[in-house]
Amino acid sequence: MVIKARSGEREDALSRKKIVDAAVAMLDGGSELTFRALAAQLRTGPGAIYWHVANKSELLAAAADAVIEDTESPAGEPERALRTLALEVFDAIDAHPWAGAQLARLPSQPTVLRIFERIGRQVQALGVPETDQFTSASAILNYVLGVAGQHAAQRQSIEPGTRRSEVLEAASTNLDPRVYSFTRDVAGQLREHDDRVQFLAGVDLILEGIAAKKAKSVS
Amino acid sequence: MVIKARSGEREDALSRKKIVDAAVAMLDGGSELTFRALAAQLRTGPGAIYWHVANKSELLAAAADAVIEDTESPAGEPERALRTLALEVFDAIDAHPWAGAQLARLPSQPTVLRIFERIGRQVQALGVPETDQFTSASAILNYVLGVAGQHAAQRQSIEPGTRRSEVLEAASTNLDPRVYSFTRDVAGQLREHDDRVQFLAGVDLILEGIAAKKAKSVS
DNA sequence: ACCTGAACACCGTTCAAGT
DNA sequence: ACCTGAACACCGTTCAAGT
Repeated sequence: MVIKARSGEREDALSRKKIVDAAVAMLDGGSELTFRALAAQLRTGPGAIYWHVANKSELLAAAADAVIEDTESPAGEPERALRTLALEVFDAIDAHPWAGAQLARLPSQPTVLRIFERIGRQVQALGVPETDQFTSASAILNYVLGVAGQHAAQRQSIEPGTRRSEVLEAASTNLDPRVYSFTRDVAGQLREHDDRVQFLAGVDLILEGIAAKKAKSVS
Repeated sequence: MVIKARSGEREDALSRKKIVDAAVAMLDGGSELTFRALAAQLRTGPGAIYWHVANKSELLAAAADAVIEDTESPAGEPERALRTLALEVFDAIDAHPWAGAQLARLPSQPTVLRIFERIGRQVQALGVPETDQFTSASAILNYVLGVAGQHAAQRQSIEPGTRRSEVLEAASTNLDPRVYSFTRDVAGQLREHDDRVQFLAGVDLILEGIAAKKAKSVS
């Protein structure tokens, strides 16, 4: 008598996880996510996917969720923890640009709430007065997601290999110097800058603002 | 002999401007932008639009450009000017949520460069040391675009009339209090908050950070 | 319960043909 | 030079029919 494998163990059985994983692989591979292509890779018809996933929007959200993992927030100094947190998000989006676009678009996603929560706890640990906690955490989150969106768009629109600074510099060279004097001025500085370092400097700026406001409210 | 009107004066003549205007009207009306629907409204075939516009992406960019106007940056105190600038962008996106999504997605758009330039000039006027100018202007821009994207997504996904705070509060009530302690804590504060005020408070936070950093580098 | 795949109602874009 | 609209190559989603 043959013992039937439980469906969870059958290698060819479809599952939500298997679908999401395949979607992530497809998006990471640079292809557009399509139910037909996804179905073909999973060796089914497109209709089969709908048994496990409500629609494309939900699948995209689940894929982004899968890729921005809860890495344990490091203990210790809250300012250091916030920087680490921000860099983790930056690196995850750098590795999966499509997820960045997704986060910037669907702010009520569980992923975003999770990031917000982790930021907020460190803001509390920082000793920010209660009235300013929401504003402070929001500012950091918005900055992170803003950069995420930008970075994602840049990564997706530029041939891989070229650096963002090169593009910005090239673009700024063609600008009317009278109208875009500032942009042209700083474009030169871009050459030695690194997106990641730049991103972190912005986080530090916001942290400095939080510290300054805290100092004021205490006195 | 009949004098032929120049094509620019013919009422029914198609033009890039007329197409972009119709696209803006459609998007503001809450409909999805479609070449077929757009053509129908302009009483042509979809192919006609391609004579004036390269593709949908360009049309979307042009529509966003048309809606985020260069209102003259106010002279005077640079900190005040930056706040006004930020609020102008916020209000424009509040009025045209689809444009917010567009800006967050296509950072190399002329519109974004223009905003960046205007921010940068005020940062210079603020007396920020040269090395920090790019970082400071980027932080503000990223914050503004980040909020823009969030706000746009929220406005598009929520039934008009309901306030964002209500949604966030309702969502947070269903969260596991152990996992989302911070979010639940601040969700209560949301009731009396206003997105616009909240947005401005974040801008002030960054401005405070810039001021603090400047003070440090001087001493 | 889960899968299949044809069918429906759309898309953006192209292009021969017209004026 | 500019417009027309049929046609091409796709989409997401549904659903009767199968197992």
